[in-house]
Amino acid sequence: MISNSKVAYRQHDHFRCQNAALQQARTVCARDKARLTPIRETVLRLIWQSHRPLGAYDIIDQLSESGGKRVLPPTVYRSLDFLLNRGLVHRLATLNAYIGCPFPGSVHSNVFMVCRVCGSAAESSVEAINSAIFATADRAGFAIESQSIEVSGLCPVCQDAERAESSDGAEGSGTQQSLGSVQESIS
Amino acid sequence: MISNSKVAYRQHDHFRCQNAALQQARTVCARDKARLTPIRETVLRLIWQSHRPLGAYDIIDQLSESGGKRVLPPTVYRSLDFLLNRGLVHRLATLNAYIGCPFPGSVHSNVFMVCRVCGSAAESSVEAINSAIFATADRAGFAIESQSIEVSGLCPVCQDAERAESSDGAEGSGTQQSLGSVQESIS
DNA sequence: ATATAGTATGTTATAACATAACATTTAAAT
DNA sequence: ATTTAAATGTTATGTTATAACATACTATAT
Repeated sequence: MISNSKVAYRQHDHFRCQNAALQQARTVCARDKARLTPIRETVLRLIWQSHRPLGAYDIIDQLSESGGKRVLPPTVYRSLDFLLNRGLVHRLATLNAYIGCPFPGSVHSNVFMVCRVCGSAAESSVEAINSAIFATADRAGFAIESQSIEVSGLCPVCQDAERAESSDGAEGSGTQQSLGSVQESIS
Repeated sequence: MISNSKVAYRQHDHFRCQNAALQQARTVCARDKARLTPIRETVLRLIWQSHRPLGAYDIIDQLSESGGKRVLPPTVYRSLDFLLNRGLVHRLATLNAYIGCPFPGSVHSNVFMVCRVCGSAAESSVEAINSAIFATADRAGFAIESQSIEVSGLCPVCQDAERAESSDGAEGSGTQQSLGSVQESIS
């Protein structure tokens, strides 16, 4: 089992996460003789800077601000394709959003736990899920090439907030916010 | 384990599937005191008639042809919401497409096996996957409300076709086609 | 150093998917 | 029959993603 949920739901040193991810990306690209160009690196950094999955048009906006001139969709989608192909980011199909992969080497089924309230997305790579899915596919004669496993619900932080609200007489402020999109992996 | 893969990849009496699904929908709606209006029923039937997941705009086009006058997006999206809320259809996030649910009563994790070549989508509802995913969420303290489990790859029919092609000297014709989106459930 | 081939980026346009907001019609409940 | 709620119609627009072609950059071989 590999998971970032321990870190995902707690305050942590996010600069360390970002730097570790960038370093890992450089290693992967060097190994593949692929070029981590300035645009690609900036896109990856923006994704890692965010505490939750980032939409392509959010990336376009941020990249446009940082660079001075307007960046257009194909530029960002190309960078995303590059990063996706190397396993450096994931696309969350249920959100149409992108998130950094904390353990790009992993080959297991990656489960994303997406909080309906705060938008955080924690990732776990779990062998038991992996084998259950492959067994299911085998029985059907289906050959798996890629997977998308996303669950939606409430993260621990937002569960606490919800409990606090319902014991209060007060209405929900809607301001609770947990962290998502973390940069460290835990075995 | 419930699955439609036995039927999904074989020629079968699709009219029986469609009729069974419509009958089941009527039962569910009667139970919920919900109205299966003509539009909603037609949308459900169109989805079931298709051998693969259907996009919302495909439904709009087909509904427009069948009814004579042009149907607009909100009409179809409303019907889809209605059917989704009652578990009569699923949305496949990785395809932005909709498919009939062959076993709307099931509460397990539903895995969709989407063929990259022919577009078929077989569904399995598997307890082992369900428990592995809930155990993972528990460890993270995450409360699951809904799930999206989709794997992409090659269905048995397209695997056979691919093998046949590579043993031929011939180029692939690209004409193989399996069935998808089936209407019977198997325990 | 220079040609060239391949890769990356810029640019224009549009395709594909989805919803907000408000008007009208239809069905159900009294 | 009147009221109420649900469903549908209509206009407009928001959001996500890609096709197609032009230009610029990088590395390699000469």
